[in-house]
Amino acid sequence: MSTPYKPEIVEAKAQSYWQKARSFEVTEDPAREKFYCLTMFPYPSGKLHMGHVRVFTISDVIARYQRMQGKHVLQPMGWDAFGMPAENAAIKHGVPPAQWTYRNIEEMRGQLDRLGYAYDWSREVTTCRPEYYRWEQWLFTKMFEKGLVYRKNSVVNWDPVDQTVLANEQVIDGRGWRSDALVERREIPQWFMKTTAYADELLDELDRMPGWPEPVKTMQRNWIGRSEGVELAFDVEGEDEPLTVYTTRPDTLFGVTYMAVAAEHPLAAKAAQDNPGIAAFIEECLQTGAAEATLETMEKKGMPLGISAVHPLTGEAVPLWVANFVLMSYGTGAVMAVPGHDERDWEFAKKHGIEIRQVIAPADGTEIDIQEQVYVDKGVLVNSGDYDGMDYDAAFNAIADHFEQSGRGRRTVNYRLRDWGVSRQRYWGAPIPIIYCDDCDAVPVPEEDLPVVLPEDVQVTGTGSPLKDMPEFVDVDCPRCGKAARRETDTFDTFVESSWYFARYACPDSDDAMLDERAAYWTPVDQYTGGIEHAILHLLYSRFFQRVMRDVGLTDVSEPFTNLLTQGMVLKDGAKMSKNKGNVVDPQELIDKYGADTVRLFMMFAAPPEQSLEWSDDGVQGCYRFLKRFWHAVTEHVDAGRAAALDVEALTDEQKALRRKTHQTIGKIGDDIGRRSSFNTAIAAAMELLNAVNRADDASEQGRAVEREALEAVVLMLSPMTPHICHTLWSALGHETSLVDERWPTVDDAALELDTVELVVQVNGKLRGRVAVPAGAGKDVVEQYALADENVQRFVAGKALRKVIVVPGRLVNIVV
RNA sequence: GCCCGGGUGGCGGAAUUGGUAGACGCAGCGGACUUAAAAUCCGCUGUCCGCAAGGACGUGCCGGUUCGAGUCCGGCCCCGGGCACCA
Repeated sequence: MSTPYKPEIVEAKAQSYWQKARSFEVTEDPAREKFYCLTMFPYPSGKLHMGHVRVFTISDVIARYQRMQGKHVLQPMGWDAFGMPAENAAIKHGVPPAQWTYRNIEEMRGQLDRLGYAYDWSREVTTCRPEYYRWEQWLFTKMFEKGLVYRKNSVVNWDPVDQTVLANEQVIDGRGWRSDALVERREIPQWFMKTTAYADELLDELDRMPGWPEPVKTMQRNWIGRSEGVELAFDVEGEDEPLTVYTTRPDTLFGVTYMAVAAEHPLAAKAAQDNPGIAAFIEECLQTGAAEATLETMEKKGMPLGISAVHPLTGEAVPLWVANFVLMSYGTGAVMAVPGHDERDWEFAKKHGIEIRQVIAPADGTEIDIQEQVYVDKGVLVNSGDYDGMDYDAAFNAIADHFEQSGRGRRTVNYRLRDWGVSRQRYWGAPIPIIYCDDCDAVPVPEEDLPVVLPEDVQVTGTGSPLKDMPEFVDVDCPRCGKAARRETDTFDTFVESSWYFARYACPDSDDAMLDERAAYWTPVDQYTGGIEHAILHLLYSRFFQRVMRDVGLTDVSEPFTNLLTQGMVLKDGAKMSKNKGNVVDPQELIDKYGADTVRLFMMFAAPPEQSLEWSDDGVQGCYRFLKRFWHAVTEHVDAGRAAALDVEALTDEQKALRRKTHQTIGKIGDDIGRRSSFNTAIAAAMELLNAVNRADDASEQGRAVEREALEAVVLMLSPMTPHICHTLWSALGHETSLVDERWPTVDDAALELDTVELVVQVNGKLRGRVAVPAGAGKDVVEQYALADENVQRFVAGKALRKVIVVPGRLVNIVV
């Protein structure tokens, strides 16, 4: 009887081996091909949750697989340590955010080690440490010098009761989460990074990134939202300055029957001065959160301003409105409205009784009734004076030319992408390195004074930043003129830290520079893995930061992540597992009960990585059972004594079949992990092979030799998923060397050869039989075999053969 | 509202380039072992008809292309993610 499978012993032994041997610590080795395998680093929220286990396991499987391919693999880990939860915990429990954060990091690091991840801990990065954030402060001052940052007023959610700025997440149904007060939009001065300066490059490069999933690239393209349009000037009665609008549809210009400006637009403010109704409406518009989803889903409302613009081509008076759906932050904060050919304008016009005019007709001549149904497609111009009959392109160019010649407009490119507002009115973040001086304005902190260290011993109350009440932090001398000045108390958006940490892992201890020559060896990241929820913001900001680092001369790399895997959420009861929703399953309990290998195996087996994984406690047990079967299969094989050397010439048909299965499986699992990232099917294939071994039950000399080959292959191929049990079984199989240094098994093509293949026979596309035909048989031979099948004859007999389709190696379809 | 995904047995999922729908696992049922239970092992398991051989139906809904559609096209429905201050 073989020894029972005891995961806690097996796992402790393997982990202590890796630790003693420093198996995963790597230094630069130009002679070897590097592979930088990275996971989006976690926020240290307290304990690991299932989403963490999923993403870290995916990455660990890839890292271990690539190592077995002979690559020099770096897999680091660190902490995205700034953020709101630490402040919330501080408010709730009175613990300073720093203390809470460091304690969580200790806890979670222990959990990660218990899961057996192959991390190089010597490179650990923690973003709330001054030695880390000093470098983003430094880069910010470089960006300041290059004109890549600027300060302007920008909208925030303001809680009028708590007198504090709220995150979008803290706005629930338009009210502050703690105060329940109606949230207001308020403008305050904030720092911005010019992401739009890189818009074209960020967009164009997506076409040359084959290693990224198509949906993510599409989302980024749409987010950047490059559009080519025209800016047109409309004179406004009683105004010296014309009103400029941006449109991508100048071909619909003759259909303009009103115009609308945003609530924050100067023309709206002016009209409000002597019209209390408009003033009240604008007030109402501002009494809502700043999130785009809120603005887009709310009821479309507007009010006439009582003034008109002049249509630049017809001279007609076009009434001006203020509307809550016009965004001040996109284009010029004003739109020309064409109800006939824009969905939203159409609904608005219907509601307010504004004229709807058809100026575009379908190119195929179909009659439409614009009063009944909006028509948004491109077509042929009608009711448009000299432009009648032109198609979209011709009209676009003719109208754009006309306006450019008269100086009343110009072709322009617009982006949906906005510059990145990085100011946060919060304590637990990296201080923005700026000093405000009455004489010198905003002055960046000089390099020799960096880092601006965030005081960690503070009392957090939830109403504004405690930094404002700390004279020792705020009161400083102006670095330029020496006069008394004030330090900026806003901190960086935490996305700033996560936009460059991947490069810092290459040289986490570098004291003289943000990045040193080691980054040239390790970057870019070869494989980046993380949640699909980061498909836009984090990944786009990182691509932006990488380019900024390039343009200040720190690196030659433009794209930070060569290959990207976006794993789906871990859901419970149909919703994302998160602390907020209180539906978190604690992985620790499962690790205690079944061991890390079972948990890792289940996470990889339960769903393909890119899809969401609906958690259920069932199934973990099944993975545990499989590992027990696996353990017994190998230990019983070993207990039966040393197997004879394999002699491929001496194999029976059954032995050949098992050996074929072994080598088919080696091919499949390598392809599944290496090319397809399809870990669930890789595991299924390993299970199938093990089932075949158990079924074979062949105690003959060559039977045991074939069995040993299969078992060794399974041990090697499962080791990325379940490294601990495989570590032990590998040495049980008599190997002196450690599994972690082994190579991936190779396929013996000779083992794959087949004498006959089974084909499926269809009649008119319906399955009617199966036939075995000699491998490599021609179409005629295959056809004969197919027609000879008894059941096939029942459906073919007496009917005329119209066509026979042969798909080699797969099927025959007889059409009668 | 806009952008991106997803929908296949009782459940998680497989089907990689348009070619056998349901691999692998869970749950269930039957059996072996056991005083018993657990564990383990063996068999069955999409629905319907049939003693069987076999047949009909079947991948969210409606329609189309094709010798052949889970896969491609058009139109819907539902669920998930993102929407710039959650990370």
